[in-house]
Amino acid sequence: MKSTSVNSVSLTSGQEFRAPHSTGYRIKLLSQLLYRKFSDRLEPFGLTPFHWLVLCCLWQEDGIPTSSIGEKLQQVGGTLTGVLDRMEERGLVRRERDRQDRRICRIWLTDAGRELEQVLPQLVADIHEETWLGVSAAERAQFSHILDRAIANLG
Amino acid sequence: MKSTSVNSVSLTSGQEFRAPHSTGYRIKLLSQLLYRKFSDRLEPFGLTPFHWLVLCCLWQEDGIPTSSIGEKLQQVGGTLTGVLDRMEERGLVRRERDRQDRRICRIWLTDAGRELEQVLPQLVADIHEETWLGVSAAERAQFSHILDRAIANLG
DNA sequence: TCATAATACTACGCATATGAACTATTTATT
DNA sequence: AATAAATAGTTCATATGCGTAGTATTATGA
Repeated sequence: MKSTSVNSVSLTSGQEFRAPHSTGYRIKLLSQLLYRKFSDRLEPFGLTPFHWLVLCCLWQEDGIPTSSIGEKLQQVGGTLTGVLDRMEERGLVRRERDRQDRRICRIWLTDAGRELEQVLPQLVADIHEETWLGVSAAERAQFSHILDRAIANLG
Repeated sequence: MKSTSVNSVSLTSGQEFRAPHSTGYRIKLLSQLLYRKFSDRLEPFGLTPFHWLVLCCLWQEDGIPTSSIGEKLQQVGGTLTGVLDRMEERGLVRRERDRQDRRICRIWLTDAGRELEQVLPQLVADIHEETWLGVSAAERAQFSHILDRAIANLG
């Protein structure tokens, strides 16, 4: 019979936490596969996956500060600067300093950015369908619930 | 009652696929939170999350080619070169050309890389525990199963 | 044998991501 | 008002990640 010694190695060397079969690694892997799929589908529009994320925020409410986008997406500040730079160059958004508080940069959709709402949601719905093929609504709800729990545990 | 028109916009503009509340985005988010947690815990050792992944592969089987690591982790080729460069500088691994087929670079653990197996698994087990706190074994199994299905759908 | 294809890896440019340091601006404190 | 603290963004160095192109080596096929 296997020893129940206090030797920590014998207790923690189990393969279940180790890449590439650990749950943690497979979450990273699915995230990466989704990133590749999004990249493929968005590339013809000259867009990146992150552009989709920012556009979602702005379609919901236009003219919000950079920091609000960062909070919604739980992204670290520095990451957004570069993304918004490229989105501005791409003609999707416009930066404007707030009149009352000049520290704040408000992000506004351009016409081009607004018009993408007629196209991208369908494209993303297709990816969603492909991803969850063969997974019942009940299973998706269960998955979503556990996902939230893990995010809450780490956030 | 809501229209069942063939207008694709009315069918796909639902907020359920949109960041930051979509399942897809929350998977990315959990992946990112795990990355941050791993970074924090590994930083004192001068290691990155990717180092852990490569070490897992080499602890299982030492001296495997770069391409085998890429296959195990399902990573694109180019990504590994830089990671292995830094792991070599950090003194964790050693590169050696295969004698029979000089195209192949075999990756070998150094003593330092081997010794980390006495430390890191416990650290990772702690993160695992923290992540899945309050999630039953049955729920974890359910989650893992659906995760595999999604990976299979996209891979 | 000799050209061609396939394979393994590397090099490069670009786009996330992170944390730390920095600037500008506003608010709070005395 | 003068100083200090807080806030919003940007900049920087570093580390993934991706796709494309390039190099070296080996395998294939006429």
